[in-house]
Amino acid sequence: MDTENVIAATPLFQGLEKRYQKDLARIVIKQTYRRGEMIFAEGDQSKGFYIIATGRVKVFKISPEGKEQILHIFGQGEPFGEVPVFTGQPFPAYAEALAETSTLFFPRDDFIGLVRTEPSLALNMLSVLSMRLKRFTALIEDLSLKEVPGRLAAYLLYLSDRSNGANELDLEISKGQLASILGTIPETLSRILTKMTKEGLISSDGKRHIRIKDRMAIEQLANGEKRLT
Amino acid sequence: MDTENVIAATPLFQGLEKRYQKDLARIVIKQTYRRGEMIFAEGDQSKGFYIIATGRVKVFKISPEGKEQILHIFGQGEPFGEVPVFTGQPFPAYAEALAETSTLFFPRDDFIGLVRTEPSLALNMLSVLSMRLKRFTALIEDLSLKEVPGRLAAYLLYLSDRSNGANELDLEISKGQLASILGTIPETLSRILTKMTKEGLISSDGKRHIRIKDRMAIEQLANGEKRLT
DNA sequence: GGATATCCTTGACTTAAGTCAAACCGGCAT
DNA sequence: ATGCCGGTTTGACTTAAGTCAAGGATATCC
Repeated sequence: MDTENVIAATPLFQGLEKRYQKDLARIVIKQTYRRGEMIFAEGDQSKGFYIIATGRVKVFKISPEGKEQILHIFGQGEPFGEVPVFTGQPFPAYAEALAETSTLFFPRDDFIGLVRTEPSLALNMLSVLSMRLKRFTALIEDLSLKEVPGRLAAYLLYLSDRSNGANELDLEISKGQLASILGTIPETLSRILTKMTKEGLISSDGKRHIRIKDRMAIEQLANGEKRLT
Repeated sequence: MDTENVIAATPLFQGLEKRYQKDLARIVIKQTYRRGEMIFAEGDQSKGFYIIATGRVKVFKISPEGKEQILHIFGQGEPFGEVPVFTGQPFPAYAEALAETSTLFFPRDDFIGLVRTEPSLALNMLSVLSMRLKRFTALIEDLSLKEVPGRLAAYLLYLSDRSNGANELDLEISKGQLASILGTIPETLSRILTKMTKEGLISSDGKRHIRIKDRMAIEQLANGEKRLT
């Protein structure tokens, strides 16, 4: 997919006139990363932000002991690394490609120039950041107020919503990555999946496939109205 | 303080021409809340956002069992409740006045109209949201990757930084509120403060006053390089 | 200024989740 | 096939932090 098509298909740039999309295309720099490659590190100085053309990227924090907390996994058409563009400060987290990934890089100064002349672009970006704040709010709530089974239940429901309420879910990531999203470790996640299976809430065939069998119970778990025994 | 002076003193509106500040003053609605009064609830439909003229407001999540996680405590000149302005969705958290508080309320549609005509306002708001994302990132890191003593240590250093590195700290909030900021409960916080005092890291005279005695050790604690015994 | 309510601390106990270590499993390459 | 190698599961154990309950300290109000 060429640059202009990627831009045209990106939610951040919806509602912009064709000529602004052309201006955007003019400032981007294409980049590619291999699976496992670091895109930026916490503390790095930022020169701009990224949009994913193809591939997947995880943005995460890591503790001195090596425990990792994933903040977000980004896919096609999603922007990431925007925070330093507007704060002028270094990146507050790490970003790493989860697969072969190609990105469009938008240099800070050029992009801010466009924001100044195109209010819709500013409002779209405000919307993106606001959605992200909302997600972070939910993550904070999960980490602070829910136990791991509740977080997992909420995550399964989130996946289900993304596929229009389907009961057949594709994890798309390894269990280890999922544990890191939920703020726990693989062993704990594994035990909880086993429990949920034994209690008939889910069943799991393939490695990365889960079927919701008792949605009601999973909702109660996610809302803290029920616990695993 | 009258509306125009509050606006002129608000970081969000810095760098705006006088006439835009006047436009802003024209759209605001003044409101006052008593200590303990709810300003908005999670799930409420939003009609705009707020700036604090005087007083203090906590924004928080609460679990079914009543445990509370404070996301942010806002003071004079700070905006809050902006997320739904740009997402169009309901408030993702609760807001309550911690003291007698007066606010300026900016209706959504009027404000967005001004954002469309004044790019500096858009960029200032992008900066505010980005700073908040950064803070949330740090909170997520604390909750997921640090133990409570480390979170407390990080908070003490944060307070110290705010007063130019002073070792004499004023908590400004109750221990219960502090516990809620740190994602724990008053009992646990109390025990940890006792331990830190016994190990000579801090001393505590008045209720809401703490003196840093061993900054080095507190920094190590915050970075996970050291633990309380 | 004494009574009442709220906040804070302490103790004994429980528990969710982490650590460490070992076994298991399914692909992939040799 | 055979053997290696992530990723995953399971078991035994440890531990940080929560719960429950009581007592102490402060602040606040009439």
